[in-house]
Amino acid sequence: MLKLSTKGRYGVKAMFDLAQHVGEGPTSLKSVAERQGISEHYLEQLISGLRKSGLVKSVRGAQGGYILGREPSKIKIGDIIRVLEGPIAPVDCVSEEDPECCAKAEFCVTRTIWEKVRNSIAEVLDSITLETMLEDAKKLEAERSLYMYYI
Amino acid sequence: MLKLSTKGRYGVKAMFDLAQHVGEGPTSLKSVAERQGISEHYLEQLISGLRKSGLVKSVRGAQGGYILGREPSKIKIGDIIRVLEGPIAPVDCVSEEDPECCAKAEFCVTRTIWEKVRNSIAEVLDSITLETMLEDAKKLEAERSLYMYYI
DNA sequence: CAAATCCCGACTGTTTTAATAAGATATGGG
DNA sequence: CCCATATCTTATTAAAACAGTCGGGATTTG
Repeated sequence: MLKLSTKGRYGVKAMFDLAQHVGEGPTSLKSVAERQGISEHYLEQLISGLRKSGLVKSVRGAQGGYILGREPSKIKIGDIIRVLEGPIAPVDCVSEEDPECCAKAEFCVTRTIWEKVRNSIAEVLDSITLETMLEDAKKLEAERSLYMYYI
Repeated sequence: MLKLSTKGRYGVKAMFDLAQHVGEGPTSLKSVAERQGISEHYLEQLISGLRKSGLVKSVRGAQGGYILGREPSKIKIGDIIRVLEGPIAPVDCVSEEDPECCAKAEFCVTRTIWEKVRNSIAEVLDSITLETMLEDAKKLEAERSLYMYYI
């Protein structure tokens, strides 16, 4: 029902966590899982897909972990979601890739609605990058300080 | 994964079907199910919710069926989806109604993303009415005729 | 070598989905 | 008044998806 599964949610959280530690060498999944309150084993499964798609790189062995595959400004939330949840499509007949077309697709009025929904979701998710999120986090942090000051 | 279930899809199809027969007296579920290629029994369950929410009215007995609860221009696709799929919310913490807030909601960067997604979905679904769909169907029909003409 | 860490596949319990089935209730027409 | 046609309601179910858990293997640092 237009719900994101934990895959997408956890994945974005984890990627954001990695973005917050960019330039500090590899970050272990254990620490990500602890900070974000996610099962480490489950996170392993999710990150596997992210690695295969190149969104993160892994460093094996002790002191190993994960680093972002490219700069935060080059990683869109849409990239993450597509890897973890599959192509964006409220219904299969308007999938971004391989749309399983029904016979009446050309003249289906219902279909045009789902296309609009898909486009609007993709537009939002592709307009936000990990860099954007880092900036937003800074702003929220500033507001929070201000708020605390008045208490 | 941001998928609509058949409830939403079938529901919109069924409501659109009723809209196409507005003013013709009650339309039986059987005929709707046949035209739209949906299991009649399953459709019964879906329409039950639509009736309870006033989007359709029922007429029992022979020659009975369903009619729209108000004019097509007053029924938004968002209304239908909310009844059949629940409040629009890619994740629970940004539900349109009773958002189950997590403790960190105020300062959660991830959350703001899901809010934007929710708003963009709601905006699309609330901008389209059954009336809009009827107009679109007319246009598609016209195009189709034109296309057929050239063959 | 030992500890930390990534990597991989199999298994499990719960929930959701998408129906199906069976019967109760209502009503217009003959 | 009866019956075919409908709406209503509840229960059951098969299959899939979801959200992990578990056990073990491979790789690297100290």
